Amino acid sequence: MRLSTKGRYAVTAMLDLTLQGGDGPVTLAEISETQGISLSYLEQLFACLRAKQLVRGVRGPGGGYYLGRPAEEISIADIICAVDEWVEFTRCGGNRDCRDGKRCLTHNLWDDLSNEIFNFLSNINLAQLVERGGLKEGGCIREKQKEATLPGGSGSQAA
Amino acid sequence: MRLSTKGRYAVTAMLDLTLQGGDGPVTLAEISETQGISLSYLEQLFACLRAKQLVRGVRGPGGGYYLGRPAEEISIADIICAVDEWVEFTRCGGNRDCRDGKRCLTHNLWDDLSNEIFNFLSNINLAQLVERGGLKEGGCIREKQKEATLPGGSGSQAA
DNA sequence: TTAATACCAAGTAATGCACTTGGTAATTAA
DNA sequence: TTAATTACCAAGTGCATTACTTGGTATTAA
Repeated sequence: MRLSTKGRYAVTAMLDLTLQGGDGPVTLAEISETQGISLSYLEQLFACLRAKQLVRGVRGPGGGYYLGRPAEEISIADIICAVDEWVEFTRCGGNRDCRDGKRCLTHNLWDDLSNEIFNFLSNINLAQLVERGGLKEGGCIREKQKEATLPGGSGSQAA
Repeated sequence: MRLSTKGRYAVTAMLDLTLQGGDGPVTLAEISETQGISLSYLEQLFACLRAKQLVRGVRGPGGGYYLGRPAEEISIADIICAVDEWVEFTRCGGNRDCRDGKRCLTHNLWDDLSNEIFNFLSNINLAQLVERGGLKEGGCIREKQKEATLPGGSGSQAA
């Protein structure tokens, strides 16, 4: 299982979609503005999500995206797997003869860790995620904040 | 906590060092050949490991590397943190006002997952890793396999 | 003195991420 | 019918990181 910022963007966008999706479809333009993710990048992410039927797109004015199925039935692992695709932690691509016929030294370790992470993320769905932080009353959602504070974005956010 | 191939290289190399380190120091050249990792890249990784005192280098002919402390006292998390350095899973670099004064939507999720992974990797040390797979009798170790099968390496291991 | 090793710094090719640009297709509202 | 709005699509760009290369210097055993 791979964990990158890409997967995190996708989860954030899906969470936004869950929160706003009560009345009608949500446009990518809205998600882009609220979450500070570029529109075209969202399009790419949603192309992956759509391929896995995690979202459903509606074209034309008044269109946008719906969740592909109830929020209770979409796990975080589903989302991450859709955009990041499953990448083994092992170097050998999953086959057993990675190092000259022998399993590579740390194969089992990464296997176990991968399962650990997958289980953790499989047991959390979008509905639970909404519950957990009391996000709904948070002003975080759909406040049309201006992007003035995100010039180029990124920047150095190490520490 | 960041999980990249870099960290996996480091763990693999440290595991090799643990297995071979019984009698005298182990040279990077040996690890390079056995594990199929370039010598100079190993040097860079070991510079990080040395800085965190996870290994101890001995110069000159007959030199090489020792573990910096007993294998029981070196966790996988120690190794990965040494080379990958700790990177928050959250987008905001750890501060609480990531999105206009509010914590970003999925902050808690990544926080929890990060802890989950860290705990998992903290509870496994090199000695346990050696035990677990019966690696010692495996022919995997120090067989002087030729690198003919690893031309450019990498390749596409998605799927 | 030589060879083997660690140690060091700079540069390079490949990759993936986040984004940009410039479209086409479908649908609604005028 | 037309225009606007949205999803949908493909190619390319800048950047950071990865994994590696090159070309050294420092230390020490033989």
